[in-house]
Amino acid sequence: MATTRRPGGRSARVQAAVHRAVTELVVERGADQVTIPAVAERAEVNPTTVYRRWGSIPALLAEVAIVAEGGAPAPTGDLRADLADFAEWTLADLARPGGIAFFRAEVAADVDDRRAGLRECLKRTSATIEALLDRAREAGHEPPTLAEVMDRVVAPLYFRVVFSVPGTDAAYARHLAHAVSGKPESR
Amino acid sequence: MATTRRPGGRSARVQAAVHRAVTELVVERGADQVTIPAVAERAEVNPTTVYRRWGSIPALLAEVAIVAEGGAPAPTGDLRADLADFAEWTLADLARPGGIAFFRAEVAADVDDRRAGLRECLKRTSATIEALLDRAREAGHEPPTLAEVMDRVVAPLYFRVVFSVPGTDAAYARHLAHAVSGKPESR
DNA sequence: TCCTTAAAGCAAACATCTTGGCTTTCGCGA
DNA sequence: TCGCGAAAGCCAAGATGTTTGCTTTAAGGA
Repeated sequence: MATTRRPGGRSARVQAAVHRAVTELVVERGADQVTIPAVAERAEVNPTTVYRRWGSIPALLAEVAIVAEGGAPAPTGDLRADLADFAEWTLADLARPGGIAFFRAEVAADVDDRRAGLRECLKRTSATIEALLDRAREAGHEPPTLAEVMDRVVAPLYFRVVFSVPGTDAAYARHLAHAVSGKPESR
Repeated sequence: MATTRRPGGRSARVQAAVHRAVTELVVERGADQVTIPAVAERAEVNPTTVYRRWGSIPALLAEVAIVAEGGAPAPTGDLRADLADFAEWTLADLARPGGIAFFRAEVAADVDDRRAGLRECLKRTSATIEALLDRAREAGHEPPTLAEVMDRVVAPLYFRVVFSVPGTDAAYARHLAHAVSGKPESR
């Protein structure tokens, strides 16, 4: 989305201000309380500008969510450790202020708009996992499949965060990862 | 919510009409396009009535979602078969017209309102699974834990439906169930 | 430096949702 | 059957979000 036809000074400033405003408002009030007029006011930008550039709240949130996402930890080749780190990072990403709020907003959005945010999110996660598994293969391990990691690590974490299941912490995230990376572990 | 102080004819009629209208609109347009005025018009009821009785769209959707939910299949005691049936039913429930839409609406709702819908949903699912596991125990099996079923069957199904992961069908649901009920199965 | 024009700003019309005061209906117990 | 009162209906005011036509600003190339 940085590919605008005139990315220079003013547009960039407006975009930055709007992104910051969205993040702040999502954190403060939750994604469903964020309106375009509110964002515009916080960013000291004209509402019309936001309407014309982004069109809708879901589109705006999707863009901000993608930009805001931090990088996953680099895989070392130690499958067990890498998966555990990945799981912990995924949970941290969801649990960070506004993290799950962005997810909620994308989940709630209309079907057409949805694809942009959710598809992108899934693609990124898949790529991260694949990189991790490739790295493990290079190191001579026999890793689980992408689907297994999705089903047994990522999905439970999302599910538990969305439903606010108690006891969903870093240790549990690692536990899920360990269960899929070979020898299970009691807890 | 059926515990109103005057559940007789008119109130009941209004409630039924509103429920029907909500369901229809969710299916037709998606949950995020459903507004109280639209529901009221469809139900041929005064908007003020809906505002006063339900207050907000999330509250209304939560009530409708709970009422609309069909009953899970009765457990037979055959753990493997019961879990597979349960998984397939869960997926069917999510995939039914408007099924995931209700979930989306609840996920998106504000934190306070959310508890009502999501907590209830989780509680019901837990109870269903527990019943199934108890039945299996009676029959002499040694079933997995509630958390295991949640993490490895329910969570992946929700995740996959929300993200529209291809290949998420009844067979896959059963595959997930089988993987957790003892001997895994290739696919 | 100057010119072109993409993008931001402004203001007013517009649509829509929400709320409040009041009246009317009608379920339900006496 | 009658009367009370909970709940539904009506309408108008108010608030909020959205769109539109136009003007102004300032990147970026000539």
